[in-house]
Amino acid sequence: MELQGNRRLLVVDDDRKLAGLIRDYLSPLGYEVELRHNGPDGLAEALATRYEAVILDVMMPGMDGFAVLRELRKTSDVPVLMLTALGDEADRIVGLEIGADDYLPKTFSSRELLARLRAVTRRARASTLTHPPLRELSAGPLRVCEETHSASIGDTALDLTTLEFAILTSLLKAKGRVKTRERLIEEVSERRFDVFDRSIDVHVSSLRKKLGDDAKSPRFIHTIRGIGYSLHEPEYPAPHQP
Amino acid sequence: MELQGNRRLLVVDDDRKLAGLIRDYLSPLGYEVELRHNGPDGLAEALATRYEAVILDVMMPGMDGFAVLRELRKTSDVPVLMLTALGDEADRIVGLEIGADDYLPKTFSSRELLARLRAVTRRARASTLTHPPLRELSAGPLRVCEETHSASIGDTALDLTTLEFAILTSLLKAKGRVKTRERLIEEVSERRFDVFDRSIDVHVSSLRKKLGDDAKSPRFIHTIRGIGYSLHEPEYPAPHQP
DNA sequence: GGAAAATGTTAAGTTTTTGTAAAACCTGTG
DNA sequence: CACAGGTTTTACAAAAACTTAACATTTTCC
Repeated sequence: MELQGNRRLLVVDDDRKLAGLIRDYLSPLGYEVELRHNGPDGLAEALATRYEAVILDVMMPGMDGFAVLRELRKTSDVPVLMLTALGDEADRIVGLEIGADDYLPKTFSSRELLARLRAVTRRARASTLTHPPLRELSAGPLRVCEETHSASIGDTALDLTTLEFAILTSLLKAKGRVKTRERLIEEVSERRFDVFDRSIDVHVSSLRKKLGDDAKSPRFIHTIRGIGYSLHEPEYPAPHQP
Repeated sequence: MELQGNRRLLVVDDDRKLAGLIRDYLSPLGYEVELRHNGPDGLAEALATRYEAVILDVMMPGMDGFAVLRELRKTSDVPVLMLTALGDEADRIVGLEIGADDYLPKTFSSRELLARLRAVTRRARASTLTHPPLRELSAGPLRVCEETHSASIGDTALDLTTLEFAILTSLLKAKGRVKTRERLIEEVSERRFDVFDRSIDVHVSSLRKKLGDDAKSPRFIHTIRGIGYSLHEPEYPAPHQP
């Protein structure tokens, strides 16, 4: 039950008739199809806009499909379907090698076009969307993920309040650098800092408690007297980068 | 348009077929792919050359991927993609904990490989921008970093108080030049100097003690009688005024 | 050499800063 | 409107750091 808002496709083919035909097939199915009729234009368009897939003719005068694909693959992961002459095994191999996702004989049927298109986009989604590399911050056994708003030590999850989480994240992002109380409080809440403001201390205190961060074992959060706090991996007593 | 000259990758995998496959995927896309087929060779190569990223198999006879990674992370920040058996969550957690940047199931598609590779190198680039290398002051074996508020001699950390740290930093910034007691105290604290103020002497004394700075060996901190103090690298004898 | 001046060192005594528990205060919610 | 979770204030305890004072040591200069 994919609710497909606007599925944008790009067709790059110097054969305007064929390109038009593809558009005619797909438009009624809810695709928004853009056409380009030479390599450079197609490449520029593919780089400029986020498409769900690109259908790319191999044989074009000037910059051919392989050249376009090679350029495109330097920065883009968009699924690419290559249009090749029927049964040209060699083309197919080359195409797959430089990053095509599938190929389509020029004599395709509407059904085949649709099937391959779907296969290609499904695979793309399966690989990158189901496990997008999670952006995790970590220091030793401590891990924090901003996207999921979760934090854990080893494999036990931490139940943090908004501010505790924000403080932890802020310290973690600074990785070893000292954050002044002032910067911390202003980064983490709306309030302005004044010298007698102790609220940061209170949050740090309860954060430490939840981290099991006591003076005995090597700590995560260090107090820099007169300045603020910093966070290190507990292993390293002397934080120095070469 | 990013023109990234030679994108050098290292693949460490005892499975020569898989390693070869990765190279075959990536070479046509402009990557220069180096292969190693066991842990120690891979580690040596990763340390010897600057790669854009390392793809590292977890399961290898002898030195496994985790061991390699642990060693590697002692001195290198190169992005590392771990190859794990499909969906092995445990491996993934361990890997991320010891400093892997992402993981890749062994059943990856070329697209997924490429996508994760890109994500990893992009992040690495971004993080060098947000975490510029720490700047430090030094004199011989003595190093001080204001950003982390840490100081060390050789590789033993020094535990300094706020004022000791400030004095040390101030002297270090004026490396070789004399600082009067007056300037020192006023730079380092809020108090106004008066002639009978001995507090600087006390701080310098305890600072010296922590530096292991005694009259026997060449000292860091030199007393300039009637004027103040200066700091030199211990190798150099104190200069005399002409 | 020896007294005066300057600096080194140590150990209180004081002040500042931080840790933390608990009360007060908000702010949505059932 | 009471409640619950979260945040800030308050208040006091504890720790750490700073200054002072007192005495020791070194340097200077006659």
